[in-house]
Amino acid sequence: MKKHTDILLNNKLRVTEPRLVMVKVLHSQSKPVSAEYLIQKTQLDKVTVYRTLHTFVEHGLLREIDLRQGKLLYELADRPEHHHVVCTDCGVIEDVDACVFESLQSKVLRDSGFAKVTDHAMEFFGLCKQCDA
Amino acid sequence: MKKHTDILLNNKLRVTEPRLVMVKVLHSQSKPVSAEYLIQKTQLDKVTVYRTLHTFVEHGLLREIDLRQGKLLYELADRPEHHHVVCTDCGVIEDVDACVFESLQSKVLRDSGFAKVTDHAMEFFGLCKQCDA
DNA sequence: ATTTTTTTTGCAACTAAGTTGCACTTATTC
DNA sequence: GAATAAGTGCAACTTAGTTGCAAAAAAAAT
Ligand SMILES: [Zn+2]
Ligand SMILES: [Zn+2]
Ligand SMILES: [Zn+2]
Ligand SMILES: [Zn+2]
Repeated sequence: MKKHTDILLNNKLRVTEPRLVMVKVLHSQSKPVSAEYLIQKTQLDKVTVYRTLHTFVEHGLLREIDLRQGKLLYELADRPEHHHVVCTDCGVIEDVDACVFESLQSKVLRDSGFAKVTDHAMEFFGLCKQCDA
Repeated sequence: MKKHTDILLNNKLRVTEPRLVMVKVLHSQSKPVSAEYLIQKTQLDKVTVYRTLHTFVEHGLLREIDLRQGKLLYELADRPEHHHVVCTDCGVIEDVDACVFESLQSKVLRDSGFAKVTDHAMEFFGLCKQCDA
């Protein structure tokens, strides 16, 4: 399929068989996936999968997501940024198209169809004055 | 010191030497600390530290914090809930007394004295309709 | 089209954070 | 001061991810 080749070329990445396989699997997902899942699904070596994920993130092709599951998840960056709501019981993940600066809880529930929000993470990352100099 | 003993008793926990040592070290901290730090500081076995941390979290004595550093941090739960701002360069952590439902970025900067906020995490955890039944 | 250069791949071995099994010790209860 | 229940520590394990290095594959040069 030409499409997957083009995605790599557009991102100034070499076209290799493992990368095409990765792009293909990533494109078939509607939810963020783990490295472990990709290793199993692509049958590639885990080192290749981890390195390819990093490369894709660096090139802005993928977003890396930490949902406190002890491992990182990845989703294609071709959709607008959003948050996630995670069921602490079954682990199901839903997207929430909410900007950080609006008030949110009812919107989270509306968007996700969840029954209740029992917890959230909101942490900020930046530069202290020392490091910004 | 009677104080540390009482903290354990108030939380319906058995009073043991390792727990007293842990409480003492935790009380001397003004910032969240890692299990690794506590192991080194208390000279207790790492299994004891990890298990004691879990016990303390379960009893509401400690809060567990994930600041995307590949390990969890812990702080005493006797202060009001708040968020954190983390320098992505040097790792310094500041508390931010902000409620989720206000608008925030300038407040984050004011509270923390950081130069800029370049990223944040906002993820929600709860129960989907399936699991709430 | 063949050679050269550069990048990517995959195996094996390693690391860091945290967990599990089990015998031993220490606290609380009687 | 037993008996009972809970906590501790060692060793061995697990899970997610990384590093070194030689072989393979892409792109560039000839
Ligand atoms: Zn659920
Ligand atoms: Zn998403
Ligand atoms: Zn800094
Ligand atoms: Zn704090």
